[in-house]
Amino acid sequence: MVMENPHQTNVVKGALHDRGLRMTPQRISILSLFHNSSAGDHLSADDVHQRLIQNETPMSLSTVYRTLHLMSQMGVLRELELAEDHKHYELNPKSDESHHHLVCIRCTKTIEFKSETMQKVGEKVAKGSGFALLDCQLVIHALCPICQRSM
Amino acid sequence: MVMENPHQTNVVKGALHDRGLRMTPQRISILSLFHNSSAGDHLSADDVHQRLIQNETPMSLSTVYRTLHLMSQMGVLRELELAEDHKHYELNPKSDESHHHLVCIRCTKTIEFKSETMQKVGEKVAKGSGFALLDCQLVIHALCPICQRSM
DNA sequence: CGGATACTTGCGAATTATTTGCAATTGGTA
DNA sequence: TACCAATTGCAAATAATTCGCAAGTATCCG
Repeated sequence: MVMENPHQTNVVKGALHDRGLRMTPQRISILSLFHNSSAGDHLSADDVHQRLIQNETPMSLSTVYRTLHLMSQMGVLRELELAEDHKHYELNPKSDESHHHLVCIRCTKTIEFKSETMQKVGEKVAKGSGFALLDCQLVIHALCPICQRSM
Repeated sequence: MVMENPHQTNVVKGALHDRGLRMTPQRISILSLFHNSSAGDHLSADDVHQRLIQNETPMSLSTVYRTLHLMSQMGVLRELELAEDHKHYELNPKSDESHHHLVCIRCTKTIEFKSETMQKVGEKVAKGSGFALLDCQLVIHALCPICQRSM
């Protein structure tokens, strides 16, 4: 079932307006999609495109790319670089729900884990250099037990 | 000046042999290049290729890509996903020298910082799932002071 | 409410980084 | 020293992503 989460949509709309940008049906659809996807889903641009088609809200792949990029720049989405050769996106979690990734570089199996200290380190480091924090992620590259055996 | 760092080269050679692979002049050149580059250099495949040409040890770009990939899989190099649209590589630091990156997503300005706890978290998490740790990096995406102003 | 003015979209073509197939070469071992 | 599998170089192929531009549309303004 598709919900639209009007609150979050309005927050984003305000942020768009602050930059002279607009809220559009396409942007709403993409935001809804992320709000309605399950935690732990790491969607590629193509995944998003496919799901939109299934949702009966198709749009061009270019628009998907443009929107994902914009939402990442605004801190609404989080861009993940896992083991595969393309980017993945998820909602940028609030600091107290932030999680991180342990990735097998061989089979790309990915495990999420939480670490409260991480976000604090990120905030402190960013602030220390006058940067405005958008996202903070610990990525651990490793070999999973199965891939260790098959070497 | 180019040094060859025979010790590290031999360590890698042994690791290659364990996998039935070989040490070649090309692989030696790339390793030397990294040993002789300054800390904080984050080299792209193309950067490496260009420097090899200047070093009078040119090789094909494919070989550069293949070698960077192999060395990353072996834990000799570390693959960085910073703000640009291509990967960067550096020597994989020993755990006590490990560092992390604060990146401006707009102008790609990058600041390195150390955090001893990070590596420990990585080791603990990996071990907890039976994974063999290769690399552990905290990436902080943010806006630098200058880019914050120009929005 | 209607028109003007950016901002957006869709499309297809272009670009960029990276990978791959294959023939020729070569490191390391017997 | 000869052999064989690993490696290289080259050029062509892929995959992901971006871009140019004409058409569409959200918002502002009167």
